[in-house]
Amino acid sequence: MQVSEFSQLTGVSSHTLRYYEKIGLLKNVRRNASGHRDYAEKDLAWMAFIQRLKATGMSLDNIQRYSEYREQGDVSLVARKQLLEVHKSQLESYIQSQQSHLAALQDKINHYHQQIND
Amino acid sequence: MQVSEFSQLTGVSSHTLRYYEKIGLLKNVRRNASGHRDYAEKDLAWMAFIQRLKATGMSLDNIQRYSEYREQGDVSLVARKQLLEVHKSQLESYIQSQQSHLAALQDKINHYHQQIND
DNA sequence: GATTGACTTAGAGTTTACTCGAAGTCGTAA
DNA sequence: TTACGACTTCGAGTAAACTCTAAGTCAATC
Repeated sequence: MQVSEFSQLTGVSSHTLRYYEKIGLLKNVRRNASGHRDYAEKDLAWMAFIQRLKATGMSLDNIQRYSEYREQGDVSLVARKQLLEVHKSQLESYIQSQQSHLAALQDKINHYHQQIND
Repeated sequence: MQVSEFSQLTGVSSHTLRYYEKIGLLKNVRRNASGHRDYAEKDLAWMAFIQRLKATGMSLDNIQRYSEYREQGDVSLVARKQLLEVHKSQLESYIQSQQSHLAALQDKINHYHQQIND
C-alpha cells in the first residue's frame, strides 16, 4: 500500500511517516517501480508498536534504538526484551505516580466543593 | 526566601522560575528593598501544585489559565473546580490507557521470553 | 575602594517532535 | 498532449518548555 493509505490506517501523516523513516524508526520500506513507498502489512504492525511505545512516553530516540535491535534479528532478542522490561518498570512507577496525582486532584476538588457549598 | 533557596526547595531552576513568572504562572512575587525576589511560604504550596498539574500533563498554557482564576479570588471557585474536574477525568482515562499499554508490553515481553527460552 | 556572589533584565539559543513548502517526477484520464 | 493527483526529496519553519548568555546592580566582605 502506498503512503496515503498507510497514513489513513495508522493515523500518522505522510509527512510524519517520511520523518520517521528518516530518523530510522521505519526501515527498509519497499519501493515500487516509480520509486514510491509501498508499505507492507508488517509495517502496519511495527508502526502500531511504535505508537504504543510513544504513547507510553518513550522518546523517538529510544524507539530508534529498539528499531536498530529489530534490524539485527535474533541476536538482539535479549537486548530487546531487556529494553522493554526497563521501560515496563518505568511505566509501572509512572502509573503509580499518576494515581497519586489523581488522588490529590480529587482532594483539591473536594476542598473546592466544601468552599462552594453547591 | 530568595530565588536560590526557593529553587532548591522546589527543584525548579532559577531560570525556570523567572520563566514561569514571565508567562504568568507565578504572580505577585514579593520583592525586597534591592529588587530581588522574595518568595513566600504560599508560593511554595502553589509551586508544588503547578508541578503536580504539569506532571499530569497539563500544558503551561492551561496552568496559566488556572493561575488567572486563582488571582480573581472566590468568584472563580466554580470555574477552578470545573477545570480540575475536567482535568481529573482526562487523567482517569489517560491512566486507563497507560494500563492497557502496560498489559501489552507484558505480552510482548512474554513473547520474547518464549523465543529466548532462558 | 575593590572584589565577590547573588541577584536583575532582555533576548537569543536549544531540544523534541513534528509540519510545511518548493520544486520536481510519474502514471493515468480527458 | 496536457492536465491531474499522488507521490518524491531537501530544507526551512513551528510549538512547547525550557536554558543560557550578556551586561548590569547591589550588599557584604577583604
